[in-house]
Amino acid sequence: MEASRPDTATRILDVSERLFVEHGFEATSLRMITQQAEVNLAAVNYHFGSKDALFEAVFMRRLAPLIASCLAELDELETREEKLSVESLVTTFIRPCLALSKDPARGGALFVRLLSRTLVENHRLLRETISQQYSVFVQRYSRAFHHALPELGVEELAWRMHFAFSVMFNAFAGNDVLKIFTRSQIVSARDPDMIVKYLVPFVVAGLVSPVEG
Amino acid sequence: MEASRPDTATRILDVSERLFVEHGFEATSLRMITQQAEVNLAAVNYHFGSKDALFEAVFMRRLAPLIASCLAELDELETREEKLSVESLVTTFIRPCLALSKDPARGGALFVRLLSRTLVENHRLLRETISQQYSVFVQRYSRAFHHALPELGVEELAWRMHFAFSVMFNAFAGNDVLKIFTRSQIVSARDPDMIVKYLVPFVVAGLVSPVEG
DNA sequence: ATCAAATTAAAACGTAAGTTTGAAACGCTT
DNA sequence: AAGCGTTTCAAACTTACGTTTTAATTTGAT
Repeated sequence: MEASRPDTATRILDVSERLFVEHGFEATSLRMITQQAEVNLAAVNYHFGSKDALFEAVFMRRLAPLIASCLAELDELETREEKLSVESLVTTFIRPCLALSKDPARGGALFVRLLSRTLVENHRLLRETISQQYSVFVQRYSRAFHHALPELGVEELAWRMHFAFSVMFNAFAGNDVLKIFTRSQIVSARDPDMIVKYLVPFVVAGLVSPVEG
Repeated sequence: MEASRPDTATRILDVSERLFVEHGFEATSLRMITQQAEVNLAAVNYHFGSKDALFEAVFMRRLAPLIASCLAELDELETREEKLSVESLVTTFIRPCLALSKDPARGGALFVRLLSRTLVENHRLLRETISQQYSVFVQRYSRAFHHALPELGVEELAWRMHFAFSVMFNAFAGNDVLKIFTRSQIVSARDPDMIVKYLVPFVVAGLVSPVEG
């Protein structure tokens, strides 16, 4: 058996990830975190230095592998196929997201939700650190989509990618705008595979739709 | 000239709207609000009762007219046309959002951003109050889209509407996922008309795409 | 002009936040 | 077993928060 409870720093990261998603950064206190992680209050500042640094640690633990997975899928696809289909390109992004969502050991869909929270909260972390480290991500996808959709101008392509990644992110994050206005949660009954079944056709259709005269 | 500075309650609402968007509910203190609004600290509790009630006032001031505009557009369209096109349906939602975004007197695009923040922050307000008052909004659009897209099953339609409103909301809110990874802000150079030019075709294409075998 | 109500103002209250401190406990090498 | 760096712990510190209180001031009708 030996469930072997993780060490202090890891327990803090796990609990923080969940609480930051549930309540947001500001509304999550170190006392909430340390209580649920069953560690001493001072442990956060000892292991991470500050609450801000803790957030960065929580965030980076998931982001780096996710980005790496997407780029690996992209590499693999580009060596395998000569001409890339839009659907296969979309899938290189969706598959790692899906794998993450289904893996409880990596927090499941928590990180995608954290990412969307962090995005709308416009954290300093995103504006400064990440945009520098992972700009290659957008560059790679921009080039790949440009090859798959050569008839689109750069502006049109940028917008369509913007919309496509927007709907994909929010689908995995479970941000259901319509659930605001209705209690029925049909859509949000969250089987990740179900999401993909409907998500991919929608996104691909938007990406490949003919340009207007 | 007579710019006639608004009364205390209105100044509090205006400043709060901006600060809640910029920093979120928790990270916005009453002292920040009252300082920038140039009113006394106690004025918030006097006029609104509490910080929570203030948030609700800020939110409702914009939401109710926006919903009403959408439903009015929908009414007008349904009396004018017999068979509704998907594009015209999408436009009944986009046009009020666009008008709001371009009207500084109503806070411009601030409210859409506030709405998206409130959504991912999963406020009690959205779960309890609004879902009851405005469930008619979803019902009306669901029925209208069902008539425009009768070949879609209820589940497929629910998902497509979910995706469609998701991308529309986030487009107006300026939630650009890709800007996380790159400093170039081409897409987010926010001319609302530009958004619509590319947004409508994308959304319509996703909605009307043929169902898979 | 007067008086009551509505509003503004300054100050304080109690609480909870992030952080720091210094000692105790632990783990490991010698 | 002794020593030492690492980790844990309880407690306190400083600061800022939302809210309340009480008095001063303004407003509007008579």
